[in-house]
Amino acid sequence: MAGPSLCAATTAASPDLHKVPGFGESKTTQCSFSIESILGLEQKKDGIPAGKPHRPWMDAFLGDDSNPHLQIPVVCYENPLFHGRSDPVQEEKVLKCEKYFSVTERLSFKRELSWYRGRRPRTAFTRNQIEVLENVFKMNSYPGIDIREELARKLDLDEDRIQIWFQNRRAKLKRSHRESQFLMVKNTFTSNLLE
Amino acid sequence: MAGPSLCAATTAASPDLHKVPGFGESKTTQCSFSIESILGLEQKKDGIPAGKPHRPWMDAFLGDDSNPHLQIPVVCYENPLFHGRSDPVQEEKVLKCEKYFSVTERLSFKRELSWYRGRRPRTAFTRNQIEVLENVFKMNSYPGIDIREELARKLDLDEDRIQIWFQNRRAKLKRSHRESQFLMVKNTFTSNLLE
DNA sequence: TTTTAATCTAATCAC
DNA sequence: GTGATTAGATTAAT
Repeated sequence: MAGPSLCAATTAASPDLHKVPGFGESKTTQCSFSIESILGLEQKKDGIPAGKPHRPWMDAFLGDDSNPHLQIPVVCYENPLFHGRSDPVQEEKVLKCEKYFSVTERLSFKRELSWYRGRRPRTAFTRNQIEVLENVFKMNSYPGIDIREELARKLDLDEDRIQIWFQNRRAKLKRSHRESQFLMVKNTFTSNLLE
Repeated sequence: MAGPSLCAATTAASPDLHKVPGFGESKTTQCSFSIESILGLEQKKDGIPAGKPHRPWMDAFLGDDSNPHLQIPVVCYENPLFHGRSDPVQEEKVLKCEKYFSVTERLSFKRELSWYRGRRPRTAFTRNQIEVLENVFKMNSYPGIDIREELARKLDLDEDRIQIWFQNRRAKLKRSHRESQFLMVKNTFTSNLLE
């Protein structure tokens, strides 16, 4: 069969969503995604216990505004006022999805959220990688794309990991500066008291 | 010769910095970087005219505080108060580097800055890639690492391009919501005036 | 000129 | 403690 292909597995969790509208409809490239994959429902290959599917998308249904990571709107319609080109059929299906889960289910999902949030596994840099990164940081704490790419190549890391490392390293430096300034002020204050 | 290796090219721009202290000194991995590479002085292979070397790191010497991208401190020492482990020899070399350039040179570099700022070349997504990303976004605007990796694989993009795309897409959605809300308020206001 | 990819900070999460 | 993610502001390529 030529033309659009679509993997749609029927599960108890998504009986109404057998299709992702508009998916794989391009003329140039064949692209298929399962609903489970898009919503993060796919079972992990290993390391994840049965009965604990990956459901970070459930964030949308929890209604906890105190935590920025819990007020995530999974489904964001194009606003008809400004972007009035959204398909009503798509919206209807999505709304059905949104309403499908009971309050009890939402609460149980909320408990599961802390269990896994769909993050990239934490990268464990080697001592050598850290050493090189620190030395480069001393010379240039804002490396451009070419330096980052070179580092990535030589340290066998993704360029994005390098980028994030420098962002966090700059934050750390700024924090230590703030802390030392605070200590300086505090020490001056204490010294003045003892005079 | 076994042990630490270091590429240090002698150029007119860096006569005092023939070594990056601490570089390539790891026991486990051989890693060498040239000063030019670290500071972004290396000539691009192609596509960049002669006399226009890639110098995003010159940002540090320009002293324009109005632009956050022009107040970049290339050299950030460890604060001795809290992180008093920095090598004074290293610091001295780095200071020499920082002072090496004349005001005239700084000004000419400032002109070159607008020409190139060391960014990743702008990714031009294909229509098909955008279509798929938009459709996934409708279902889940916060895809976890596995969905992003799957998208990256199927769309032949880096995972971090996907990540950035979703970040920008969420910002766009939020912006459009703000704009439509503003329009709504404005229309209500106008209607009330006409009553 | 407009749109949006890329970069940054700051705060926070989570291992 | 630090790698990862987010919002938000801004820059800059198209």
